[in-house]
Amino acid sequence: MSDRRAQPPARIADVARLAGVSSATVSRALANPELVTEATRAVVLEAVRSTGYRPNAVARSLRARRAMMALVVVPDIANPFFAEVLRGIDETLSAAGYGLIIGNLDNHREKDGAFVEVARSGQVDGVLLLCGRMLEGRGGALDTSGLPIVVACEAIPGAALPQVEVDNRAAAAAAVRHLIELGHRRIAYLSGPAGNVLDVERRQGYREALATAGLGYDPLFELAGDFTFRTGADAAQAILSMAEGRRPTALFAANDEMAIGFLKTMQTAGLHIPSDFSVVGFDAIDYADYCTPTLTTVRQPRRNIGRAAGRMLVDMMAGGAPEPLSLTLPAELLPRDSTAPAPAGASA
Amino acid sequence: MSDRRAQPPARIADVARLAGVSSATVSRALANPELVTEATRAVVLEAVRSTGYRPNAVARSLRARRAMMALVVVPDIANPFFAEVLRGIDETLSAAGYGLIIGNLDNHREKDGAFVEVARSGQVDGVLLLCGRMLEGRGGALDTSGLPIVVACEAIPGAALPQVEVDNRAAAAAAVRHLIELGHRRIAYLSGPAGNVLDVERRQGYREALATAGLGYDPLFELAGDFTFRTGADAAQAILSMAEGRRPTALFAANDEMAIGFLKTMQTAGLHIPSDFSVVGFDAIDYADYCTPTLTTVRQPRRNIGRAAGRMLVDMMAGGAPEPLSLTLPAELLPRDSTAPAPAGASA
DNA sequence: ATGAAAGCGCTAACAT
DNA sequence: ATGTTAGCGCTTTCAT
Repeated sequence: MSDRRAQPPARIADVARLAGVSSATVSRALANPELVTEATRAVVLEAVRSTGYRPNAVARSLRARRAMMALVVVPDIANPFFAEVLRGIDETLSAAGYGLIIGNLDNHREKDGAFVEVARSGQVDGVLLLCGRMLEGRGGALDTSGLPIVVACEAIPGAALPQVEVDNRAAAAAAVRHLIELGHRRIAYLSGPAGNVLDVERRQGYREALATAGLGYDPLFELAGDFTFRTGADAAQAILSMAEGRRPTALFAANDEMAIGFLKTMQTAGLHIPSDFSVVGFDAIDYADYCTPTLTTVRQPRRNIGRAAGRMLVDMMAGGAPEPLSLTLPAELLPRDSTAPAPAGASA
Repeated sequence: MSDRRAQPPARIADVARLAGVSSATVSRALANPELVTEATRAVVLEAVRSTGYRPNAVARSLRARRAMMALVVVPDIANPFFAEVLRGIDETLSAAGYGLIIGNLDNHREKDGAFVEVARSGQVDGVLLLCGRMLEGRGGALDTSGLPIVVACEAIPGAALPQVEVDNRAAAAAAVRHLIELGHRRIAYLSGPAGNVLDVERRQGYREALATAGLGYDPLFELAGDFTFRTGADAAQAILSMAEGRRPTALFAANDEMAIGFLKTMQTAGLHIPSDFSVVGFDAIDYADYCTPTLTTVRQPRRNIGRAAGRMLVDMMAGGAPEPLSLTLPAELLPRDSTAPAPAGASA
């Protein structure tokens, strides 16, 4: 319990006066200890302690023309998927001495402007975009020249920027192949929101796997979702309303949340998962391992995505090229209890 | 697609020169339009547009001695509970022109230091603490004089700071009373991590409700958890290992995640929820409404907690007293399908 | 209504 | 090894 009343914080000049040195020496003693003698360093540190001096980060940034801060833009902070990616980013960035500003779009495009502003106003030295698109401010899109920018998790098609992601198409194809190998012939796809890059890629993987297996592609089997639990439930209703002999026997959902909504609704309708119907999700959210049955899904190396993207941004903020220039990491199919051989009656 | 090559960003002097006015006039035209003539204002704005000038926020902060930024410290950003609180905070703060730095403790005390540093270095004008304790940096705890600080979600006992929270004790008591009214007499409590303020309060509510109903308090019925799914599962094993006649017939868990882990494990062991055993959680996370059966739980007005805390901080950052000085909001019991009358055989 | 000038707190040349 | 000096880019008196 300090008894000091709100006295104005000490500035570098106060420390200098107390230590009997110049403010430049204080600055050096703190930032480049090897440039001052052991003795003066000790005097300065003592003066720092007794004044409670903390360097003013704003003044430092202005002078040094570096904020030692990065901005990370996430589409929705409530999505726990990003928490783990953020950990990886934070690990790398704080090791390099950078702080982190997390910008939450909250799935609203209108918030773009605020973050473009932060990016352009000199408050950060670099930007990580996890939102699958360029930020559009009032004064146009975020300028990609000048400020280091790295894209991760969701690619931005056409952007000439370093990107870190998984091969969503290949992973989706592997998920669908898993169902095909279990004997399923009528496999549905539950999509993400229209235009979303993850949906585009996962849908491609789905179609590709069907084509490779020589299975016909039925547009009725591509159901529209938006990554939420509710649209998963809706999709189940849609499938239940199909004539029994023409129904799919398995579903690949573009994310876990929809897969779980789907699964619950099918169970409520009296179907048994996986013996009557198989379900595969995408993302391996924690909950996919808690539900009954546990959900077969695809796991991305989230922490490593974050680490790699962070490292690349640090490289760029240091003035170099990112190492590597771009990166695609593998995703892993996690076979669990929501998938099983197709029911016997299901004809090809 | 801009063709301008990385030319240095325009500064206020560039705009002034182009507009044929002084930099002071540019500053005024932008920040206090009523101080300049319509005509000069138009000239200035045109010059701003053609140069692409964006004010440097760092220089502005240094000069104005206000960063127009607040720091929000959350214990764990992966916990979706905080996402909704953050929305409320963001709403209020951005309406007042403040930006937000989200500091994620990631449940690690070692990260305190970094945020104390941010708070003390002039980068922010105020701090919101959602982590239930004071931050402890290398130079001691975060100084509560000088910098506006508001506590929300998790109270900090003994801190003379404005706080916004729900009455956890009352809500926990209501949850347990609900079980008592359903005829349960042997009710277990599954705790949070030792020392956690939420656990302390919810445990008190549990004991209080038992005492009020004249039910004996059995220390064996207070199980140790840590808010994770796994300890929920462990608690189920512990209860299953008790002699059948002495087992509790219901459990109140200090959060939903544990309640769900508990519930799943009980089901796996062949018990039917709620006819064999009733479960109540706390927090009303999304998933509590997706699981089978849906979980009876307690909902906090998360968004409003955030809004209120944000408003109080804005008041303080504007130099005034927070309005109100402190606030306790009501939490609401959500009876769903995981609670039912006690099994017939259960004696008092 | 506008301009000139000072200075926010710090660091990096340059000098010694 | 240390001090002196000149800004970083902006806002805000104080003049006019």
